[in-house]
Amino acid sequence: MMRTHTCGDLRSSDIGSEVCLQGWVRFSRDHGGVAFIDLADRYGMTQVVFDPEDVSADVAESLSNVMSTFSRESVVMVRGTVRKRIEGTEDSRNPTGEVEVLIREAELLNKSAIPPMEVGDQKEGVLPGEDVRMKYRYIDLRRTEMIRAMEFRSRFMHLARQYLESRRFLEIETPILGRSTPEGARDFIVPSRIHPGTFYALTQSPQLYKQMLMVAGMDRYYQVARCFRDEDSRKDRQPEFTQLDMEMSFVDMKDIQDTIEGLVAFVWKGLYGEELETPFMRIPYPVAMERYGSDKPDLRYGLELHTLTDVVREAPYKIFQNVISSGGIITGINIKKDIAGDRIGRNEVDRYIEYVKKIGMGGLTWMRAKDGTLESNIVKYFTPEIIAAIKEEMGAEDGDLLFLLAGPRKATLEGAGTLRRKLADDLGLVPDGVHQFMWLVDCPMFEVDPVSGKKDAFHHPFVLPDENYEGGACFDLVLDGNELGSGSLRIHRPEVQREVFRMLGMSEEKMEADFGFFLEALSLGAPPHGGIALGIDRFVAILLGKDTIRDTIAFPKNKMGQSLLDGSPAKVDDDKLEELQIMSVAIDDLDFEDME
RNA sequence: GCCCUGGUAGUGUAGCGGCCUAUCAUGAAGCCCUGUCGAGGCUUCGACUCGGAUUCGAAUUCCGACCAGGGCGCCA
Repeated sequence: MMRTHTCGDLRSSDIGSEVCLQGWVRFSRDHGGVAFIDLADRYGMTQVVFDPEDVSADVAESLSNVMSTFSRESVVMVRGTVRKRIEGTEDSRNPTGEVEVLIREAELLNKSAIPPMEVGDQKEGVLPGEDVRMKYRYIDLRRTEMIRAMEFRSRFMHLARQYLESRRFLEIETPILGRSTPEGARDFIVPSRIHPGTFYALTQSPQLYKQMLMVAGMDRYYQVARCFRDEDSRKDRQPEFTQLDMEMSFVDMKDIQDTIEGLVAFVWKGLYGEELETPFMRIPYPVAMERYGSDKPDLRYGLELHTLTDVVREAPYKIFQNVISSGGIITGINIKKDIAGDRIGRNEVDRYIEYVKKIGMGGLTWMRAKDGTLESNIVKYFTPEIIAAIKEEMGAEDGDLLFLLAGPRKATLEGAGTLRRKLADDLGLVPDGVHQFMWLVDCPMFEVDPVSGKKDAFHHPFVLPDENYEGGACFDLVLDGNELGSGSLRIHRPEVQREVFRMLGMSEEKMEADFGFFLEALSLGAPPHGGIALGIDRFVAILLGKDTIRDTIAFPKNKMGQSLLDGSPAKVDDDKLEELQIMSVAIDDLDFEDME
């Protein structure tokens, strides 16, 4: 027999009706006569009551017997009458709290063993460790917090689809089994049985497929695409993750950005019922680095960086002079008095000095603005003019604390950016529940690795370069200091694509072998096109205020790429390997006696 | 590959050289209880991740392994 209602449905208007509920026994309270069960499902919780005075003695006894088998988290069915709760016993915290179901019939559908973790949300104390939650994820997912996360994510995706469908985008699935390519992250490799010795790669992104869809004239494509990268996890990185992937033909960058702004605003309205302010702020990459020390700045708080290289250029302070003469920079952060600049004591400053050393900086120079001038052990190297210029540049007023970093340009800006985030965290400057979108624009085409000297694509090698092959037609969507995704116009002419490959150091042979099919596609009527991909796990996690994307994924992997739930990855039977003509040389698998 | 943090009953914790036959809560088992809602009361059960070392004595200190998390590298 099917249920007539969920456990979140019943209201005063249902009083008097006969209902059948099915769900999980969350809490039960037996008073030695009258007994209550909180019956729960993902919709809510309904109090069902067994009252021996309301049923005949026979029924009471058999009901009592059945109900004695209703252990915690067992799945049960109850049938009975909805009635108003006794005056004064309503539970205003629960939407179903006006009513209760008087049990007339009950059945144990499936007894639960003793649960390894508790499900009730109101329970005091912290959650079990994540390993327990992952191993028993199906129980963890019964918690309201996880149910809400799944609902939110589902709603988010539904709204996104709704918007894109209304804008004539086609949802098209692209292969997950693809070709391993030399660029980018490490591939997950899948052996081919039919062609022993050859391998598929799980696609890292639908990039090439979606571009070929544009060549095919599909014009507007999107996909909720699962992507796979065999790299180490972080709290915001999983080996498999989901992107909202899009591509459009005959567009410029603004068209793509407009589309995303429209999409995000539509989703926002649907989720929160509020208008989202568009367009988003646009900050050029060099400005973001200079001002925030990051290519994904969090704009929800100040603590902006101030470049002081020119201001202190003439000061006879050896550390600065060495840095400047070797092409480095000086940058500073002003911790204003009103955000605790004057409450950070000497010991705390020392801790920040230790901190910046830990993140690879040489050290931290600091000064206090006091009595109209600056105080510290290094101001003696500064003329009054230089002091005035520093104060001017940093907007320093009495009570402010100034932190200065010096060193090679990029590392120092990034270090200052890291320090900025640390300060914002420590000083509680990051507002709760406030979100700030931003476009990072004017990115370079290539980036040279300072260690290896190797040239790498800043985004990826399919970005349309400018005529000098220096800038790229690419941009990032940033939310609260997190990169949500990268978009770009793509190269649609094969000769340009070849040139970029060449600049990345790819041989003609490799180019033909790995990308020959793609270059050919570009030569057969590829329209100008571009697109973007948004990381859905991250997007949802940020909006829900979660620390980790694992809390927005039903069955995530742990830090070591394992599923604690099903034990993957796991060994496979030898005959399966044999069929694939694969032999493991993992230490554990080698039989050393045989090898002698 | 590297660095950091942590591993105590089913779960969450306290203890951090002898007061440990290890705290508290929750849970589980049993009993009592007719209006609770994280019900309540009483009784009982249940743990120091593993292996070495130091010590008269180790949950506690040290070393290693394993496990979990955070970070660096990596993630075009």
